[in-house]
Amino acid sequence: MISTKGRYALRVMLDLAENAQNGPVPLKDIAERQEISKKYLEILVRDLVKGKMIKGSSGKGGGYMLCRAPESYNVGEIIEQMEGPLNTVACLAEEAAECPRAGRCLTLPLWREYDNLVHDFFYQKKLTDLLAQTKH
Amino acid sequence: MISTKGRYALRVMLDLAENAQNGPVPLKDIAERQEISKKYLEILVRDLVKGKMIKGSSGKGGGYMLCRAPESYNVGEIIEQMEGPLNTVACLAEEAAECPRAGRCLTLPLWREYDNLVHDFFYQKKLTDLLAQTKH
DNA sequence: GTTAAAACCTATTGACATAGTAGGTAAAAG
DNA sequence: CTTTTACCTACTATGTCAATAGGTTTTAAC
Repeated sequence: MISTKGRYALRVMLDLAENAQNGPVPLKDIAERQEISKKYLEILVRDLVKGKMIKGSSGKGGGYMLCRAPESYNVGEIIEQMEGPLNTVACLAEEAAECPRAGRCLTLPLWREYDNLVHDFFYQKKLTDLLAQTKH
Repeated sequence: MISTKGRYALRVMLDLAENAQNGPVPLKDIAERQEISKKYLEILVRDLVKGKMIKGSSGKGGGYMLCRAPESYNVGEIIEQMEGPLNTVACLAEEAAECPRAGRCLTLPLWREYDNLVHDFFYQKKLTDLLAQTKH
């Protein structure tokens, strides 16, 4: 299940993409537009900064900006930045030890197929694909 | 993320399908073959019985059996029986109140598309699709 | 009818994640 | 030098996950 961290962060990224023309976007404005507590957004935004997806500038006239062109972001990398690797099943996690039953497990191929499906879905979606819905 | 409940339950169902020829299958045997604690399996199996996916018979010579033909089960209904509705995103949950931002939310269509993708994937997979892998 | 094998039932627990809140400090522009 | 903004540390309530523990009931076989 995609958590609020990932969902809200995606909305922040979209908000930044939409409001970039006037320079840095203050978090206060994002919080108001998105109707999300500014305090909570601070946490999410910190993770995005750490992951070099956005950058912040302090002081009056400060705020946040995207680091790259909007069309270069995909949804998968944003979600993974917030929630960690997009693992759908514990067996397939990077940290997981190789399961001793892997060779004879009837369900493993299913999980692999599912994992690929989800991964591809989110990595093929660009940030701008979501933006495009408004301007038809 | 698919939890052990769903994953183990699916293995139980496959085990039952594979070992049905000798009458009811005791949980003890399933626990040994699948290398899962019998005590934990009891919980999972109870949910499967409640959902009328399998039935149990007590006493000597007892055990569990599938309620229907193996090919009539799909993976989605098994997982949902164990983990509740296959919701990928809180916004779309049945219990969730209609979001006041639904009309102008740029991310909602994405979540809907994702939710459909996951749902269709699991509901199209039959139990026998997983079994087929062995007997080639 | 007694025994043994099986299902069935209730309760509890430790660990972790989620979704926040609270209360500050540092930087920078005017 | 004041205001606006980002940035930082800590805490907390709630819930879920993945089990474990310790029983009772049913039923076939002897």
